Amino acid sequence: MRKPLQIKSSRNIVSIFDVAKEAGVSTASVSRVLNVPDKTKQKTRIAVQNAVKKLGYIPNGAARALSSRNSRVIGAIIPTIDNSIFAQGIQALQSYLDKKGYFLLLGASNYDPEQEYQLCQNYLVQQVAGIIMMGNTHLPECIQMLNKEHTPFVNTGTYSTDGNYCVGFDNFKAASQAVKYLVDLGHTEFAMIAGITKDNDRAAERVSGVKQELKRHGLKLPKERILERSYEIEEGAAAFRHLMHAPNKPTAIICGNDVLGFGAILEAPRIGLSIPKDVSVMGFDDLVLSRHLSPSLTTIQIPTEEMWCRAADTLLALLNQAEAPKAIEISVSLVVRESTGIPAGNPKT
Amino acid sequence: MRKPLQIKSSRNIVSIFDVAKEAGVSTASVSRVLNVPDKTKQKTRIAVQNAVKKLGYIPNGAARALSSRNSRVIGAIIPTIDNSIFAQGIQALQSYLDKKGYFLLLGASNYDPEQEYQLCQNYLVQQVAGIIMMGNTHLPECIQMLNKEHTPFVNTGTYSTDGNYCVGFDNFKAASQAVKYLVDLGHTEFAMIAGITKDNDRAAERVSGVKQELKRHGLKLPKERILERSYEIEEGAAAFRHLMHAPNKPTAIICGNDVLGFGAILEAPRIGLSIPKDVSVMGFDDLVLSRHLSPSLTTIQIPTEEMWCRAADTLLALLNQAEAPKAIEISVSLVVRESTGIPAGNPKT
DNA sequence: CGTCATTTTGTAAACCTTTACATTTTGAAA
DNA sequence: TTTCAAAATGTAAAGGTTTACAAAATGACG
Repeated sequence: MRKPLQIKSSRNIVSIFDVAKEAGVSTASVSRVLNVPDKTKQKTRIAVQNAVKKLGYIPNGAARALSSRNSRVIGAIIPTIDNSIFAQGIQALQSYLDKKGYFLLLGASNYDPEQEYQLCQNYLVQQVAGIIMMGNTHLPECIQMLNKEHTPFVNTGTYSTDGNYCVGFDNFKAASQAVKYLVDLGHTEFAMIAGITKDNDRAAERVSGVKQELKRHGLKLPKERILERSYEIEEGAAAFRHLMHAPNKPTAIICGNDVLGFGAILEAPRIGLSIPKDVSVMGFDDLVLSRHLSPSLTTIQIPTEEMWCRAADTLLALLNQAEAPKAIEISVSLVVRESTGIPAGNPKT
Repeated sequence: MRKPLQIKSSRNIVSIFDVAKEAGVSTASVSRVLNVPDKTKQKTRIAVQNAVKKLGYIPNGAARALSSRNSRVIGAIIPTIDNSIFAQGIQALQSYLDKKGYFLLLGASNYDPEQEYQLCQNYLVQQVAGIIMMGNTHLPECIQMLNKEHTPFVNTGTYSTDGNYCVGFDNFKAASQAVKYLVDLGHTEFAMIAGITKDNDRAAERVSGVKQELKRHGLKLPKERILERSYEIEEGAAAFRHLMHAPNKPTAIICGNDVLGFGAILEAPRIGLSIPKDVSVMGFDDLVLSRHLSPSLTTIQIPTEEMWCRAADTLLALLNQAEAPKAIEISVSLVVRESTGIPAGNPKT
């Protein structure tokens, strides 16, 4: 036996019974007015709506979730919230989910699959209806757990046809595209300020894409010209300095993302170099700042909002037992700006 | 009567009953092992833990929330996720809540109190344990609703002793501090690129603080020298251009936040001006980029992480019926960098 | 070994909805 | 008016926990 509510606290909660009594109908009718109004007569509907308003009734989502097995909550896991490209995505996602009547439970993995796994497990406890995650670097037991619980999930920011649902772009191809553009300009001496590739498929794919495309053109990316750095301006700046102080300098530097590119662009004048005259710099993401810096940053533009909304669509379709394509490719585009140009001393000049 | 679960879907959920049976104890004991392990004997504890692992039991948070009246979910409402200063805060908050065993439900109000109200109402349906909101511009009915439901909430980013719990800083004072610094440098011709003050107490306070402090020094901020702009680089740039093309130019421009300041700094060289030689520029927030730009941006530094974590502390204290100070003031500091200096032609030079 | 306070465990009600099924109402067609 | 299918409503059983209270086990002490 349990103490009655009134004794436990001063909360005097209005329940669906109170509304039913006030409106002179059954609780089932109240529920129907709230959830499937089309299946109720106008008279009932109005009586219930008035009672709801009069009593200030707020349904109990926990009871609702328990009974209906639908929490209307979506969990999202991104590496870190404090990275403009993810913040943009989450902004778009939240706004979209809100429109669809869903809620966003947000968490950061800090690029650690173990943390991601823990977060997933906790989300399952919280009965999330589905999960959206960045990338495709997940612990096998994480995927297994999700499947066991029949909780659908969608990978975003990545495109592959390996079995999990995903909405994203091909990082490999995008990186190749960047290289091709630079090679066509006449560059032969490349370097890369990459993201940390450990536990980050996107970063790794970008490196592979660059290497592969260079190879295709008979060019190489020597080990000492690939610097893996965390996505911070100072890291980009330091790496740029390092590369440009080496005995033979690259003429083109491809950055793992725009933030690293910002570091390079901001560092150049400090060490007496001019971009793109002395060296071309490419970014990846097309953050807002990219077009405002001087020189503005040539980069790969990603339709972030579209990507996250399509990911949400896929997830919502799965929740409604509807058809959803297993993999949706979002197309990215090269945005040429001022930070890249023809290499100095090139015959094409 | 209701169809049994097995028929409804293929989900074959492991419940606390299964764990109890497997471990040879009652459901009450399972619950205790999971929630208050100290109140159980080692033998029981181990038996239950083994059963949990063996069956892959995942508790049902909805049932838990319904029964215990504690969802362990905190709702946060910020104006927009896609603004570095808020993203930083949410990052800190989520990480902190995670450590404390809470979840973060995130939403954006887009600086609209009506949207904030809707979001709050939806959060109440979702049974959030408490809410953290930016600022103190809330619809009266929103506050009323929160109080009626006994759902505690904390304002952040703002400091006032008006009754609601808050953890933040005094925007008015901070803005005054900025002005004082510039006046001491010898500036007399001021302008402000402010944020939109409608429905934004922080932005409004910053404007008031600037005006007030100028007045104290016998200086004025004429209407045409206050430009209200949304927090975007291009808006800052356009406003800067406008101000510096006016017949009598200001020697110091105070920006409503760093983003507007970035606009000014990036625009200056494009219209042939040099900061701080031709004009001093101040920001507000101290975003990461501020120290990396050239010139680096003098600004008001806000301990974002601390602010959000203390806000969480306050909320968690309220949830645990513990004492919590009604208002906590977070101290901000002026960070002098390269974008401000002595005005040209000033005798102090 | 017996007593008794303290721990530990078990029983079963309560938490507040949704929803399957049964029942009633409605209204169109005959 | 009668008939009958369709629409609307009501009844009451889940849904999976927590927890108040009762009952049982433990162990310190005499």
